[in-house]
Amino acid sequence: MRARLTERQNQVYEYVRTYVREHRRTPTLKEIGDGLAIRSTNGVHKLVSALVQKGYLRRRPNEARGLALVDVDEDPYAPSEGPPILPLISRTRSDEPDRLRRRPNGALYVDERLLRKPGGAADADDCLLARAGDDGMVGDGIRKGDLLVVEETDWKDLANGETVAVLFGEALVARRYDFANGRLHFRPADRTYAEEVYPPGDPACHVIGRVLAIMRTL
Amino acid sequence: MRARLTERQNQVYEYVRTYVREHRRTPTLKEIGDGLAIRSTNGVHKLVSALVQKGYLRRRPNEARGLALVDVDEDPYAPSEGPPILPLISRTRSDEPDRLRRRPNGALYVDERLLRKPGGAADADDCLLARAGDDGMVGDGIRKGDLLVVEETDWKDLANGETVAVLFGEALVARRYDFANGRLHFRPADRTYAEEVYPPGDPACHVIGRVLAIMRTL
DNA sequence: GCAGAAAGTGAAAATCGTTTCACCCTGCCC
DNA sequence: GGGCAGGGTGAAACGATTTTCACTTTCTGC
Repeated sequence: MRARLTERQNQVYEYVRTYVREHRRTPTLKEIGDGLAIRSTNGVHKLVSALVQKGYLRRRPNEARGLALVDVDEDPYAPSEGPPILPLISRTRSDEPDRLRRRPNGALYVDERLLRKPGGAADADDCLLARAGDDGMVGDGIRKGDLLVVEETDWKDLANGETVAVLFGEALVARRYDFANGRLHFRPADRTYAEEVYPPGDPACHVIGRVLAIMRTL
Repeated sequence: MRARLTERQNQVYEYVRTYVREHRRTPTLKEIGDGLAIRSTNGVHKLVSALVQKGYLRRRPNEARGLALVDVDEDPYAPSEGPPILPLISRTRSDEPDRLRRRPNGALYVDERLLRKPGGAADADDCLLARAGDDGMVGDGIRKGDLLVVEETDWKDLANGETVAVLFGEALVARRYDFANGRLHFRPADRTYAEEVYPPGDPACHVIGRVLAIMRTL
């Protein structure tokens, strides 16, 4: 149960909900202020902060119209049902992995039955698609250009021997993961590619997560 | 009828539509640029202007994230159609191919973007899923157990060199197809498997169709 | 070859929108 | 009477986004 709202906070919340229904986007702070006769955007900002704190709204920092209703039911664009839509990412750099999800290059429906990991089902919200950037895993039947279904994971949660998607600088590739002697080892399945070894935290290497499945169009 | 779009304009339009579906808001010019590898926001701005001109997008001048899809806004509650569900078949015999679709062993959502054939998009109603029954195509990155996305096709509609799904008796496998000297040739990509040759109409061999894509869980 | 359309670069200018800073007011509780 | 939470004012700093300017490239039809 979420925390109770004060009267003013509730007015803000209702205003946002109504605005979203009518405009199909969230209002700016100024618009909220205009609607509720608050002259200072800062006044609105504080009220909104309370709403965020109490879990009614979400905020994308520093973004224009960066508010979002937490209850997706209110979201006019929310898809009725069906399989998850995973973002397809590309053109990434290991020194800004945060941008992975923010600059998707497309999106595909992926059946949930493909989102299986050793322990069970993976959360679709943690998954994304990426293209294998080289032929280093042809020996395992993964070829350059294949779509990798990746569950975003910290490298600490990986088990030895799992197939992972990893960023080496700008190259996003699949490799077999092993942790040994305090270092991360990434082994290709093909002899023509070299094994890569990095200490944890090396900015030149960013583990995106475990590969759950692959898809390829012929 | 709205004016035709150039290829690039269409890419922008599709990018915006996809972005909206996934993010529930419209992208910024910069995000479009990132997605389509356009470095200058002005390049995007011009493309978007063309889309606005032709009536595909609307623009709220000088507003952050001020783009809007005309279609969505005109008909906000239009039902969004989901991806097709393809039947997964198994336990088949070449002498009763009609039963292929009758005894599905399950079904998966498959994104339409995976249903592409050389000429264009395949009709989802003609497609099905089947598991590769052997390792005869490992050389092409198809392994036993992989899910094959197959477009049901008569063998006469196949071109030489296409990868096909074919039933040899009870075994459903992928092979490369060639028609030569009045006979159907099915070549494996792996030397340990033998090439199979049949005359048209042989009951021991039934071509299911062309393989459009593969999917594999690790 | 030249004109025009489509697409793009790079950078600057103009706006829009969010965040922060300093300070004020009211009601309430101890 | 002090302290604190909720609500506000105004202004300034910042960052995100759009818009405009000047110039380039590629392709296509006349």
